[in-house]
Amino acid sequence: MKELDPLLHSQLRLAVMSILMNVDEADFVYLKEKTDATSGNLSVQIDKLSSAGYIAVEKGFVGKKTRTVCRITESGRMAFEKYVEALKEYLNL
Amino acid sequence: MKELDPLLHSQLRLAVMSILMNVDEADFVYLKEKTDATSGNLSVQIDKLSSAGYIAVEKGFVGKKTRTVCRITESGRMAFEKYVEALKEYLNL
DNA sequence: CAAGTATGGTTTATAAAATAAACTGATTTA
DNA sequence: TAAATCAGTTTATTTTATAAACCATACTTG
Repeated sequence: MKELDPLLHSQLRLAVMSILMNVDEADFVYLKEKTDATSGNLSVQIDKLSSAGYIAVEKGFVGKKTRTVCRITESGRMAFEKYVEALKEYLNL
Repeated sequence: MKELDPLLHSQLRLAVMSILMNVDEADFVYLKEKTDATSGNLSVQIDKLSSAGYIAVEKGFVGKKTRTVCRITESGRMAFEKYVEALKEYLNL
């Protein structure tokens, strides 16, 4: 049986990746709202995805407020596709 | 975003359930071989699925050897289907 | 037949994750 | 200007998963 990439096999990280697969870019606040996660949890999981090179994180400003924007990377996109393929085997899709 | 049943969202438990969805019954040795898990890990995860009522476990003998047979329950089957539906949302299937 | 090996597990300990709680620093707002 | 809010981060706690050690019975072989 295929391995399920443990970095993606986590509810919150998968949700974040799923959103980023469809949206070009998304900021922290949007991701938090969509996933209904706590800030702390989201912050940690974004870090992990970023460290793995699955997403690119840009910290900037909008006016005077900080804004953390995330985008999926090519490597992240590939990992996601691969994960989906592996999962299909488990779900019989 | 839908919740992913944490009992199913675990690589090994999902693998076990996936097998049991297609096979009427399977014993410990078969599950271990198919999933390539260690005995300890498999034993623990089978217990959890059993405690949750997702599978029924029967411990018996074949000749003089012990044999642990697992079957999926109706409730387990439903939980699995529900999990698949929720996941589809994440994977855009 | 005693000693070692295999089988079919369970129990306990350790490592890794997820989550929650507490905190920071800047910014509004009353 | 004190209090509340926003956008996060850091640290601590809890939960999970995994691995290691163990147990009982059966079988094998010198």
